[in-house]
Amino acid sequence: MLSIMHVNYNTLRNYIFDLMRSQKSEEGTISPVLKKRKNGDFKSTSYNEVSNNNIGGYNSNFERTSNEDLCKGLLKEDPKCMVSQVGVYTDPLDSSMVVKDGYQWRKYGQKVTRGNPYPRAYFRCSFAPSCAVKKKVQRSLQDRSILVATYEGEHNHAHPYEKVAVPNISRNDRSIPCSVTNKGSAPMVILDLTQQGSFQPELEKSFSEIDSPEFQKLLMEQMASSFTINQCFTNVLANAISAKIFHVPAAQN
DNA sequence: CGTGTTTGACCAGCGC
DNA sequence: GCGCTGGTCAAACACG
Repeated sequence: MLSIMHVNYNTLRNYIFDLMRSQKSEEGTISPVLKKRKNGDFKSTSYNEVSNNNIGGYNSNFERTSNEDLCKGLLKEDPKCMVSQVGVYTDPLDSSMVVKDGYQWRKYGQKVTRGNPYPRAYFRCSFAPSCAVKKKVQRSLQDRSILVATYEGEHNHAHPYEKVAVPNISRNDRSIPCSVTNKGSAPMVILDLTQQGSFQPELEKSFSEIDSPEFQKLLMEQMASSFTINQCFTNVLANAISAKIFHVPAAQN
């Protein structure tokens, strides 16, 4: 399960970076994605395709903002300083403000902000001052099980776990276990770290065996069993199938 | 002793 | 100018 989560994390990270690069390349113009949204065609956007993949039966409590709000949010982004938001499901009882993204962070402050009873923690990349990336972490007001991490800037060094050998997964793979919401100033990706455990560096060694057929087989069995064990997932799947059936013309039944 | 965290103080920006 | 707020600093502290 840790392997799956790690693979998904890397895939998702690359996906987000690609997304942000493509938005930057638009040079201030509204991207085709947003143009589509302007036309109200939410279902055809790549954001929505990802957002349909809710995590382990979880559904985000965030409401999708209007198209106009989304455009404002994206346009507010500082072109010189890439800002991204990531929501991570954690144990609501866990008071630690740790979002395990693989990088090493040094906490330099904590504040209680207006409108949110949960404190906001400020982190700097441990490679500072050579790496000026900052991170703000605050528990979501809407769903206290979500930690919202706001990243400012881009790391100018390699990811600490980038050397880990993982299978290649197409970036168009729609099985990314995440959801994307548009609440706030920028689209936010929500990952679930509660059900699959969290990434532990000490387990890094085991990833080197991930390409072996034995491991792949075990992985498939684990995935299959986790799907059948997860009652919420089977319920959602059943609902989706039945909904599909009801929309199919009678001739095909 | 080195490193990381905590937390009150301080500063800058903003609205009135 | 004043007060509020978010962000940062830095001394004190904890921990291995």
